[in-house]
Amino acid sequence: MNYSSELIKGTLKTIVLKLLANNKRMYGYEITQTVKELTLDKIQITEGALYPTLHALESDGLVTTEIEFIGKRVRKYYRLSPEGKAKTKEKVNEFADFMNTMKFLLDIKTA
Amino acid sequence: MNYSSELIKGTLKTIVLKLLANNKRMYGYEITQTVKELTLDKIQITEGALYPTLHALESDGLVTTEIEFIGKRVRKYYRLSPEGKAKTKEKVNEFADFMNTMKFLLDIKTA
DNA sequence: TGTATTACATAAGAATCTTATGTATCTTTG
DNA sequence: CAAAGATACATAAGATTCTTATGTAATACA
Repeated sequence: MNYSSELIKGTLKTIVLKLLANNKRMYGYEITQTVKELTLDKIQITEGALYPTLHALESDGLVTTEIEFIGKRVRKYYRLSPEGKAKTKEKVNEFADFMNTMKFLLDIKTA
Repeated sequence: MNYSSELIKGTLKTIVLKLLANNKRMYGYEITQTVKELTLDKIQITEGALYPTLHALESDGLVTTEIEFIGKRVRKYYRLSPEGKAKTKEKVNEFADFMNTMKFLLDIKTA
């Protein structure tokens, strides 16, 4: 079972920021694989969604990038900037608050 | 504080279905006001989002409608169909599961 | 050697929302 | 009593964010 895609909408940026906060630096493909593993395939980030998001984070100054070559293959690492770290806390807190509101609205019992 | 709109994306249909499950029948404007009150203004459903959603629920056979006149003013009530009731459970369960996954991913402590 | 995986990227189209606009009735208040 | 605000419906243009498709290229494996 993986979630109907509409649910993930709006959470991608938050997920990426949080992963970067936990891992110092990560590259795009690594992010897709990590999310897939951590969520037991329930959340699968597509490349068409991820790369534009990463580019947006960069142009917003929330991440910095480092390009490295593995053999002849390019790899682009992303790392949180200080503003990115602040933004991550903000986003995670906002999502936590949102979850409490939704839990109440939908009358969901905590597992 | 109200949530950045991207968060609410994808949850509107679930919220509406659950409200209808709790209230037998409701009309559009009532739904916007109820959500506003229940969430202390944190979630404000706009009419431009709600009405198309309600029409979609109707054309999907998840709700039935009843039109009533309050004086000369029209009011359109929405009520869950049997399929709508089933769909509501499905959607709420999916969201609950999604919240658990996100709580884990974002390392959020339950309040 | 060809298929799968790793790794980047962009673009067209779909879905879902915001903002703006429109119509009309009813209620409250200066 | 007139104007403003609230109630109640609806649609449309535009924005955002995703999916799906496509492209390039190197590496690994069978």
